[in-house]
Amino acid sequence: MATIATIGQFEGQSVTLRGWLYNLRESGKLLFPIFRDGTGSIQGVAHVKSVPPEVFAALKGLTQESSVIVTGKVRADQRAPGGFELDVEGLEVVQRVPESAPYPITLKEHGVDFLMEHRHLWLRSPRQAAILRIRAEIMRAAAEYFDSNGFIRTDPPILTPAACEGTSTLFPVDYFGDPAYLTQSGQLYIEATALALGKVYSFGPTFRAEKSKTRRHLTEFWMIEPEVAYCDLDGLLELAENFLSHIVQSVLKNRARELVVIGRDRAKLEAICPPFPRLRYDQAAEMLNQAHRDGHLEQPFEYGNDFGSPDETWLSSQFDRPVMVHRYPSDVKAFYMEPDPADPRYALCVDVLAPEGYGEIIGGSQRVSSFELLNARIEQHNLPKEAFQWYLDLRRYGSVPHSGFGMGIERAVAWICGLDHVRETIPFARTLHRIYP
RNA sequence: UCCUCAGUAGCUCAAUGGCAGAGCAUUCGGCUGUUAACCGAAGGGUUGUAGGUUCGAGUCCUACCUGAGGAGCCA
Repeated sequence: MATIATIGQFEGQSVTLRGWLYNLRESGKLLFPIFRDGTGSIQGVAHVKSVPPEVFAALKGLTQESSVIVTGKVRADQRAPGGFELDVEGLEVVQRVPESAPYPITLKEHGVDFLMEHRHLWLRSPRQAAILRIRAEIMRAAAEYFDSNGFIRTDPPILTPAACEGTSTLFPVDYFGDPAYLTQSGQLYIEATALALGKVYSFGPTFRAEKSKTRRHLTEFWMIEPEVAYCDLDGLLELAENFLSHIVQSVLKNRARELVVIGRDRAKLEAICPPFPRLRYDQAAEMLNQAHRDGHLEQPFEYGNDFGSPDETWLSSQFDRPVMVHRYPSDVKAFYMEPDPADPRYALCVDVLAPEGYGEIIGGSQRVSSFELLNARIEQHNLPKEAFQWYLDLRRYGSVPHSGFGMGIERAVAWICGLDHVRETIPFARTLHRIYP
């Protein structure tokens, strides 16, 4: 069965394509229908004298996005964007879109709100389809990297009992009369599976009820999280840079056509290979201070704080590959992060900031392995002790140094595709103000 | 939660406080190489909602609704 993506193999032959009418240009007795089949699009040519009358009649005036089965001869043509055209021989209209209710998304420009309201149809546009193909490749390559490096996929539960890090960012659900929540991270659970299986990863949806309203936030997003027993922070940094490089190189290799469709600069992606620059928090802070003095940043950076969004954007635009910022002050980071033995005021943690201003796509750390310290941290943070007994068990029975990180798929897709908003990186984005369609 | 901006034809947008407009889409007509095709014509409006100011409000004021951009927080 011929597809448009592989049409070149059928030059000179008659093929049948099953798809949709993307657009139709008419010039008197000559028709130029553009067909799409999910793999790409191709222009057909039909002259009144060269096709059967009933085929010409069916094609003339045919409406955008009508579903069709078309047969025609494949012909190389330099004028065609894809290199080939289809001389139409036969046409079966599967469903004709009525003129009274034409396809709402025209080839002209539309606003964001309108497009998101019609997301179920917007997905058909060449650009959106290409992005989803790249997303699929990123997810495939990410899983492939772990699968081929001795990791076992162990997915944590999506329904979780009373909260880990405060309930304000969690979506509550009714669990047979008891309160439960949609997971905001599988990390604690895969620490357990890592101590059972050594090297593990999880891959699934994650939910945050944060009222964030920016180009990098979704309330429902996909996260891939590796967790490795007997791995320290240095080992984690190495894992992160090899992992990201594998994904980017896979996209370059397997989604070259799609990168052209969305107009992504390949050179920017070809630069993504180890080693990635490493920056201590203190060094990054000094860079931000200098940037402020030079007038690149409006707000001065306050040492000891976490980086703000503009800080991250500026930092990540200073490098041609992801920059790994490590050893933040413990005070601004999560309770489960191991203090640096060289200076316990700092945590053995890392944020990976994607280049070109994309900012954080990975957050990770070495985990606290001492029972006493973890227990004390849980008390300090006023966390419900009972809920963490199983987590403390991991430190009671054969505790080891272990590390892991989480990567937000949508942020990675936005960066690799060069998009300005994560809402285009997932088929149906869930944002603060949108849950339709 | 806070700050800023926007809401007018199916879509994208115009309209100094003074007759509601254009392009695209739709319909009709024309065109044998078009690339968001083009040319001619027609139909298409409770200007987000509710009040107010005014001789007169799409335009000014108040409240609300909806959405967008950003901050905080995060992947």
